[in-house]
Amino acid sequence: MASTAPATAPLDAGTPGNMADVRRSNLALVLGRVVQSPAGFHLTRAQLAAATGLTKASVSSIVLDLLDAGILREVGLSRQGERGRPGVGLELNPSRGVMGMEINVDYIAAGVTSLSGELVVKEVRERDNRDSASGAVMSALAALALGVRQAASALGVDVLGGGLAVPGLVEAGSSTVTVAPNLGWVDTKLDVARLLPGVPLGVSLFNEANAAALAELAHSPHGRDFLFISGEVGVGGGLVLNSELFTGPEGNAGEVGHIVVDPEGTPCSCGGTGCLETIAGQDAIFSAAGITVKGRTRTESMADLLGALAAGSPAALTAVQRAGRALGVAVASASRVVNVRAVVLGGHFAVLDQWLHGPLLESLAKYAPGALPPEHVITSTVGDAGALLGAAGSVVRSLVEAPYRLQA
Amino acid sequence: MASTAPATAPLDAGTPGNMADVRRSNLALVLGRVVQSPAGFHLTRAQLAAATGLTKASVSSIVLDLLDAGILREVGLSRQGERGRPGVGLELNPSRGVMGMEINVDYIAAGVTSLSGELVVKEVRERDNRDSASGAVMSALAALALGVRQAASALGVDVLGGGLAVPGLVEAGSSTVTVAPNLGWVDTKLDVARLLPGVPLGVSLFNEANAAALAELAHSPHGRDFLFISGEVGVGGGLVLNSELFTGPEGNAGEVGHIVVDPEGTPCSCGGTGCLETIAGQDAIFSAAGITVKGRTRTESMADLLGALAAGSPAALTAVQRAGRALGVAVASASRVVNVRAVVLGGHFAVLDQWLHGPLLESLAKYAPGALPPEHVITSTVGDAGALLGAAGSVVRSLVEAPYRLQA
DNA sequence: CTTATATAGTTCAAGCGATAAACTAACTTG
DNA sequence: CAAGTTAGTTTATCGCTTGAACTATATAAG
Repeated sequence: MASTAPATAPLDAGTPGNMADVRRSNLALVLGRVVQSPAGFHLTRAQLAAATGLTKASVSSIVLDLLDAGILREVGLSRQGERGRPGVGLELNPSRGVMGMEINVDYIAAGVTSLSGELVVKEVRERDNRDSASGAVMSALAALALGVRQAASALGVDVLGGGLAVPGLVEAGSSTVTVAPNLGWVDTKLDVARLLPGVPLGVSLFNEANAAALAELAHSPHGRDFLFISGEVGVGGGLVLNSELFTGPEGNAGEVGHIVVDPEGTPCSCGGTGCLETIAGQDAIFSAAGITVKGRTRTESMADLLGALAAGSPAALTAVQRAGRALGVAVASASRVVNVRAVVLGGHFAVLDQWLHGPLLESLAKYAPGALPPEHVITSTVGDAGALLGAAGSVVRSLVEAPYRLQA
Repeated sequence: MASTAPATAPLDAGTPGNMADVRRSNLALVLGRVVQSPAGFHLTRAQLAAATGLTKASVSSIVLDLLDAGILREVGLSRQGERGRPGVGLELNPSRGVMGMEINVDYIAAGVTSLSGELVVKEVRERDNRDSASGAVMSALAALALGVRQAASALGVDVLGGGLAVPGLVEAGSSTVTVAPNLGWVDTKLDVARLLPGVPLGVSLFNEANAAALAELAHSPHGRDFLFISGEVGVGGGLVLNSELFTGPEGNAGEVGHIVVDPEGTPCSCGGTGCLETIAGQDAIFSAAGITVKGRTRTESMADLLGALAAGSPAALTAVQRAGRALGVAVASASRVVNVRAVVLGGHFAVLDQWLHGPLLESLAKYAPGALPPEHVITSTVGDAGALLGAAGSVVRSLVEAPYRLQA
């Protein structure tokens, strides 16, 4: 598994630049190449110099810093059997890792990946978090994270930092959840730091769909610009522009679940009317398909729906096709606003793809012909673990952008 | 009149950084402050050092470069009457200017502003460009631009570069018009360089609404993030994020005219269905209001519409209110995708504001309550000249971001 | 009128990072 | 084993920011 795509750190606009910024930028450039390189393939200093455009002298100096910081490791010789002195292979230090954590409606999870993105340990604990106080959930997660961290440590992997994904709106760059409807949280400040006491890179907070979008980016066959749409109880979204997660000035860009797809439609939990979620969210589909939700888990209800679809139930087929058409309208509108080049479907949209896909493309062709090629509408390549992996990968991204943070 | 807001140039991600980049960044930082400062107020080196965080020594060196390049000029002493040695005021060299040009359906225009954004000369020539070959239009514009350039020169203003605004989609960073429906152009490559032969900063091409959005930014009471929506024959848009025009990977982001506002609606010229433009474009409003278009200029038709509205014509009122509600739906959807914090209405939307405003806000409250405060929906502060001024201002922006280009 | 004080701007040595060229190291080929 | 080839380090140089010292020019106080 590859890791998150890197983005070298630019000089901060609005603040003076000095030579330390140049160093940071070039450090990020070199480290980014290493992170990008395929697993098992070890770049040498000379190859890094050629790839980045830096001189060999600069790369040597930069690599020295990264070795000192324990981020990189030398690994044997490469290029054996060819002429000339063989280079020394470099790889991300496998004894350093990052943790991804997730709070969802009916479970909490924590997992550690290496810096190159390979999953080392993962644990999921079922837990009904609906209307649970955030403090109680965080305590349970802290306990889970401690266990996973110790398990990773036993395997020789030291955790440098973590990311937490929650199903709700997150204020940009803060640790406050503005609103998480399915958890019943409003303006909830989370003490994320206590999940991983003492880690040098800290813990950051993400919206679930945004984190999953980052995970898609890491495995990206879809390039640097795409819209990830995740079907859960609600409909979430993550917008990736130029290989960066775009969250907007207030942190809630990419919320495609509340694009208006039917002005004559029904009220939405957000207070709006005719939002995508009122047609394509899980509750909406189950209800339109005549699937029982009460007293059953979501997994069971989804199994019922798949059974009904396989059996050719007209109600189920109609419900899913309607969701597909609504998705088409939403994608049409979104693609006008930000010129998205690809759409990645996750959550139940991936599961239902064989029934959704046709109506979605038809609807997209009707409302925004030529906006994006049909083959650029694809399903998730990461799957369920997306939010967890994306949250973990975000720590690697921040490490690449500011490698110096480890050396302090 | 203030000029475009500056944005300091970051190091290019993906390329090695060196000390020249630091210089460029700091040059942009200093020059940006000068551009931002209110007209008539002259910053000194010491004030620039305090404002930017650079040392006095660095600022002195940077200012020297900018003086040598002829971008800045020293102007008398400031801070008289206070203790201590008075500073030397600095201002943008008033003998340097930039040209804005515009090709529209029924006219061409060219104007020169100083680097600080004051209009020095402007000329508009009526000309029916509908289905006119691009070469012929460009020849006419080149002649007009030559005259305006000479007039500016006679007033002591030397033109450094130019921007051209056209009513059509522009491929990002190129000089190709992908499609301009009202001009009848498709995939048209424009030889923009010949409009201003020999200028050091060249000539760049913009979509009309995008250029107008840049002009709004310069006069911005709306902050760093807003969506500009321009009502013309079509409905154009310009998206400003973090004080930068956001055009998307292919250059056609912000095209709010083709957001789906009525899935049951009528076909659009773009091939889609129920786009905003089919309800809020000029033709749609005139037609719904029963206003004659054939054989009349757009100005005359608009006067008729305003007359009908003043007279209380139900058809006219209904048509405009419907357009307002459609705008509300489009803004609701757009604000979910990119989290816009303000909306600026231009073109006929500004003219019709007193009838549009209420329905727009009602509709926005219905479809996206709380997405943005009502007082953040405002009308253009620049007016008709927006595209021209924005195109000119874009040259100042590029000068700020890469001041070295003049010194070569 | 002289001296103290305050502020603006320049000069100079130091530090740091990238660069290019020379150099050392380690391997393959003939 | 010598020649050729590629990897990586060393060294001198350049450019830019910084901080401190210094010069320049004003007002305020005695």
